[in-house]
Amino acid sequence: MALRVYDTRSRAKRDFEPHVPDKVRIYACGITPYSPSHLGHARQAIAFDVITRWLRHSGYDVHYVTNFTDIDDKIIAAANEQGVDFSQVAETNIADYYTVMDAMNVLRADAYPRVSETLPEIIDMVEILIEKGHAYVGNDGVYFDIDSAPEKYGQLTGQTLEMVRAGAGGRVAETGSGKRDHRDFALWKLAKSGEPSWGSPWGEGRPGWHIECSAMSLKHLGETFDIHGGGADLLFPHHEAEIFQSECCLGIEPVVKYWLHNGLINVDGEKMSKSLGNFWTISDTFEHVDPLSLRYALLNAPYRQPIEFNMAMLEESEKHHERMIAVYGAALVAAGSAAWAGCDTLEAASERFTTGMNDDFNSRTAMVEVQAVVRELRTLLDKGTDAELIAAGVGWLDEFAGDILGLLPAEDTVRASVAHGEGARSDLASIVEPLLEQRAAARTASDWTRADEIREELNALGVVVEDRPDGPVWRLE
RNA sequence: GCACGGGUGGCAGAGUAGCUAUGCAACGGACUGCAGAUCCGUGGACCCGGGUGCAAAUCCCGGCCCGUGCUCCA
Repeated sequence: MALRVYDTRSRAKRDFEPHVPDKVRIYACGITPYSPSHLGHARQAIAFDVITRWLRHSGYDVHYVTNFTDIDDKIIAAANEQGVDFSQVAETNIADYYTVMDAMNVLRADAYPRVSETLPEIIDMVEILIEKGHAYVGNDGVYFDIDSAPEKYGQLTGQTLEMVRAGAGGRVAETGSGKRDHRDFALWKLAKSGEPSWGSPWGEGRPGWHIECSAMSLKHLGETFDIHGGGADLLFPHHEAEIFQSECCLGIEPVVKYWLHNGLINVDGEKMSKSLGNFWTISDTFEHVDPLSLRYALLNAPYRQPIEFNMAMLEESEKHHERMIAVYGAALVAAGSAAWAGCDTLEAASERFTTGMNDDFNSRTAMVEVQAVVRELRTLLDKGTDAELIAAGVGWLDEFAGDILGLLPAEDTVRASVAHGEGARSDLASIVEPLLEQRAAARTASDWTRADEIREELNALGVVVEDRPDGPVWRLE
């Protein structure tokens, strides 16, 4: 089955056909680095990470760009508050972004352009928009003139000019802005005293929010590209503004072939956001679970659906993820890794996995298959036969759970962790084994009280004993 | 208010007309002195009201509810 993707602009799933066969150009709106990254950023980054991984797996040559909006009002505000330069705020938070994203196996994009490195291109674009009559210079900056392209209004959100006109009257007069119409938006903001600024034909200032993404996507991907992504909260005004800017500047429609928007994260039924103050930063979340367990939790729903986030769902994901790693590790150590092709069960699993991913990158459906294979593998390990099949299962997990979903730690890490567990095991063996012998004797004598006492002593040492039909086994908690 | 999504079993989440989704949880059984692990099995849902169809969770109409957006936000 061919890949189909849901395109926000056409509000339908469409067959995926990039402009240039076999090549895909993606731009995803990244972060404004004014504070440490939160779960919303994780969801966005992981969603597009898996999308690019799947496209590459499907044979496309992918060029993936995501940006840092490192010049922004909120960064300036944070810098003033902290008494540091705005660029320092941006650097600190960009470093945090890389750290947490790396920990979650988010592969690096091909480019991370920044506003601060794209000013000439932004200025060029604004000049063209003015020349073409799509923008005008007001007393405090340059604005996009909505009335110059009214037919483009509401491309993503379905709103009309009149609706928004009715919804937000009077705001312009209050702010004293140089806008002619409150729906116009800033392309260039002239600096007030003390604000960081850059030179432009219209005076010292900085780019408005929106224009940077039009300029960066043009610079890095060209006049048209295939996928533009971002969080659903960017639909309006950010992405609609981009459509105005890019299409009016270039005289091309559409510039973006498919618009993909990831769903937001809810906490207690409402959107998690900085403005509501109910957000979890990613590093906070790492205090509770392994970064890859968090990744698991965030891939356990289709990327477009909202996720209701709470400790219960996080813990459940952690449980599933840890079991997956444990089974994977045991199988890896027991039998290594081998090609899975030719094994009917695994072929069928990969087919269902593929069908799911080809249906608008449904990672949830894909994860169901991963869980099924893990379960299968656990059974095989329990029986301890068929090393070949176990190795094939490991190979399958390497490819699907590892390469595509990014849920597996590096093989060396897994081996080390298994070895570490075995090391701890052998350290304890001299204590545990005699106790187990005593317990076996007690059990033979039907002295259940004594047997249970010994089991509890072992529990206190962090040792879990399980009586199997063929004798007791023990492991570390 | 307007726009865009969505409402499926305890939870997550498949499923665009007819056949068990699946996972976790629950329950029952096997195994066990017990517990745990594992295996087998069971129950349980389609927001409400109409309509079209031999047949609707699935299509149409109306209503209700939830989320998001309506110029801070991934």
